[in-house]
Amino acid sequence: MNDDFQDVTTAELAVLQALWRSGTSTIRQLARSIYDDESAAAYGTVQKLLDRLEAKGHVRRERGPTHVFAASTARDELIGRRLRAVADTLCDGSLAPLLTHLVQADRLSSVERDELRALVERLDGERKSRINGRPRS
Amino acid sequence: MNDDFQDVTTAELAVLQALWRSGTSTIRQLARSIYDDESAAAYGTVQKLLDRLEAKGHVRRERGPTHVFAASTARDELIGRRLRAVADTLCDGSLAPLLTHLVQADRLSSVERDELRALVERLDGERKSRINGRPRS
DNA sequence: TGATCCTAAGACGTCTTGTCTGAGATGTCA
DNA sequence: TGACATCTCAGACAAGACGTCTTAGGATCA
Repeated sequence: MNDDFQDVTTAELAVLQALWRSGTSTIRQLARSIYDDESAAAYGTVQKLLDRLEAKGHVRRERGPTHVFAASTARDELIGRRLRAVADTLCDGSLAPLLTHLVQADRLSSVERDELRALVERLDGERKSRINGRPRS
Repeated sequence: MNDDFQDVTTAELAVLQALWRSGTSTIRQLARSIYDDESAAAYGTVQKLLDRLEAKGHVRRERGPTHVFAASTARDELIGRRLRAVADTLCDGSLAPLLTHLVQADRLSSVERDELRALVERLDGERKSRINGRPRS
């Protein structure tokens, strides 16, 4: 498992968020979108951040007259990595404690709790139909 | 809400873990337990880490001829803080996406999923009885 | 042939983190 | 009382991470 995951810093995350929104961007577009500033300074900053993001494997670069960038790590992937990091450092790698913590009273709004219940029921349904109706291939 | 939460670094966490295990410890005991070393160096290191932990509010110090320390932040509290940090930086502060991520297929064992369902049902029961049986004061 | 835009690369200042050291206070005990 | 051990307190320090900015050089185009 290629698990040399390198986390993303605050400034890098800002770039990544912009890419998640836009899908694809040039440095100049990112500089404008993030810093509202196209100066050489802002430009250079964004460029360096993109370099580091690429080195860490979070960004793909399409070379050309002017490079075009896209995120190669989805927000969901990042969430997962961070959750696992919490589990690893604080729960011996098990995810269950995170869940029980999240589900505990008054940490969730009633809306969130409803969503959760729906989610669990849906999962449960899937599992049942997988077991009864369609033996896994 | 006194929400100037300061997170804990790796070395600080080692100290905190030791305190969670022991309940209460002196610097010397911690130096032995963490570094297996009671040299002045190890001693000083542990002391500095405790100072910082105290400044961040994670540790309580009982003064005396020799100070005795205890964790004032529980493991669960720390888990919660970190989860919220993930939610804040990646989910606009909402915890629900973390849940859906955790609950998603093949991240949980079936045992964990059963536990989760039980947990949700229990919560649901509590909520109902709170609403119907005992109007909140 | 300039002007303009791009990339590449590196040089910082600052902050964090982990570690170590020295100075001084306090207690113990022959 | 005086020597000795053991604390605490406070700061110094190196290494690294982070964010920012600058410079150099190459391509493109009117």
